[in-house]
Amino acid sequence: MTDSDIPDVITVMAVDDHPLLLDGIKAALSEQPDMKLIAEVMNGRDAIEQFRLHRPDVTLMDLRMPGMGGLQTLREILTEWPDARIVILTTYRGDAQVMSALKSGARGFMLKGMMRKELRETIRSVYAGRRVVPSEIAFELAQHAGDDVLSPREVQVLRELARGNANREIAETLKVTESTVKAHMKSIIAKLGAKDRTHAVMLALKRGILEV
Amino acid sequence: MTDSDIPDVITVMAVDDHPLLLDGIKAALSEQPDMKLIAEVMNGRDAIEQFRLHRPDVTLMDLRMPGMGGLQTLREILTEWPDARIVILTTYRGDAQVMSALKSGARGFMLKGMMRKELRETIRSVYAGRRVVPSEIAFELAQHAGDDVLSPREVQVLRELARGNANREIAETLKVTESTVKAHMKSIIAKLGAKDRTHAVMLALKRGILEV
DNA sequence: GAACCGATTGCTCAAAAGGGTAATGTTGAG
DNA sequence: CTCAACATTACCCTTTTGAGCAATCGGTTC
Repeated sequence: MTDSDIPDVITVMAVDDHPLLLDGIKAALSEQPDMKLIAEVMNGRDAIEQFRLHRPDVTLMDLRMPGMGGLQTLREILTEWPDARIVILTTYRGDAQVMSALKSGARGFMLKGMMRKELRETIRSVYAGRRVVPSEIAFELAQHAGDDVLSPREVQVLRELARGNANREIAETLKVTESTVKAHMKSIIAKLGAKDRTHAVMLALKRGILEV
Repeated sequence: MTDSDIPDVITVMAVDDHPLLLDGIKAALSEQPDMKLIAEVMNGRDAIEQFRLHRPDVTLMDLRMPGMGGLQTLREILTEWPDARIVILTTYRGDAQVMSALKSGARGFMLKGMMRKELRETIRSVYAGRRVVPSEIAFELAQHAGDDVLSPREVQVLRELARGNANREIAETLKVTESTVKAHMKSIIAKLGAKDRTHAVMLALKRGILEV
């Protein structure tokens, strides 16, 4: 608080497999004297390596990337550097991923549809220690706040279901009886509020529990 | 052909609802003396308006946008200006959209994961009158080249199916008997090579016939 | 220890799905 | 005009789903 009228320069790393988007981020930050994009990488492996080298103040990270996904990368970085301030960059489809990222320690979210100004504000807020969740995402999260969460086993059944397997086939794969699968299926349909198994798969996709 | 050693300047319009991506495109083109980004818009409506005003040599267009989708926009522009050179900009999921865009007259495709260099090469190629389809997309197209195409009615049934409706409910909605729906369903499952209705929905999603 | 949840299995029974086959009318392409 | 594809309907018959009910077992929490 003594001689710090001089603003800090916020160092930023961006992780996204779309080069053009990285360029857009670079352009948005280059206009800002108090921000500096010190690393741009396109996958999780490099993200961890660059984090180790540069310790960026704020990291912008895409959730879906080839190889190690964004969630996994986020967790690994936070395990090693619990204070890392990571903002999830997403086009947004569903809340399961978002919820997981929040629980894993993400400090905020950025929709790719956002403007430069909002991007910069998000970075400043997160740097200042705040959490930032855009209202669109907050709204969706609230939408399913009270919902029952699918158990890992249920997600497993759901995954097999989406691959076109009948109850009996799922039972074989998971080495349980068909009765068990049917019990899980009933639970899945109830928890998701679906009308039948097909609907359950659609709802799971919408909520980001499954991927196409 | 007389005094035209001076290279043409290729005028480009970009249509995408992600401002950061537009910035990235702008950055990629600004380095090029022979290209000029003369319009950046974020929806189909504006795209048509700006096309009318500027007649860009090449138009880069995202397929999925709020409001009027990219396909619809592409068709409207090509109806009015059949010589428009439009390149589809996509993150890529499935081939149905891509195939439709090609049939509708798109001159090429650009994956959002592409590099600046490839973007510029694509623009130059398309400007020169060539069609450009990245090998990743060409491969996928070939994958389903011989497949039967779903009839409009079948797609309608599929859509209802994905909304969680049973055969009887679909029949009511479409004002036909359940027998008819079952017949369509059999055809859908056969054409997609699915194991059952749930699998059919998943495959339709993968191929871009349906959206989540 | 009680209460609870998740995973497991069993049973019954009605409803829905799906495979086979066949027939009719319409329409657009050759 | 003919042929093929589409849309429509029907009937039969087997398999699969899904709802309801009940029970056991192993953790975790309070």
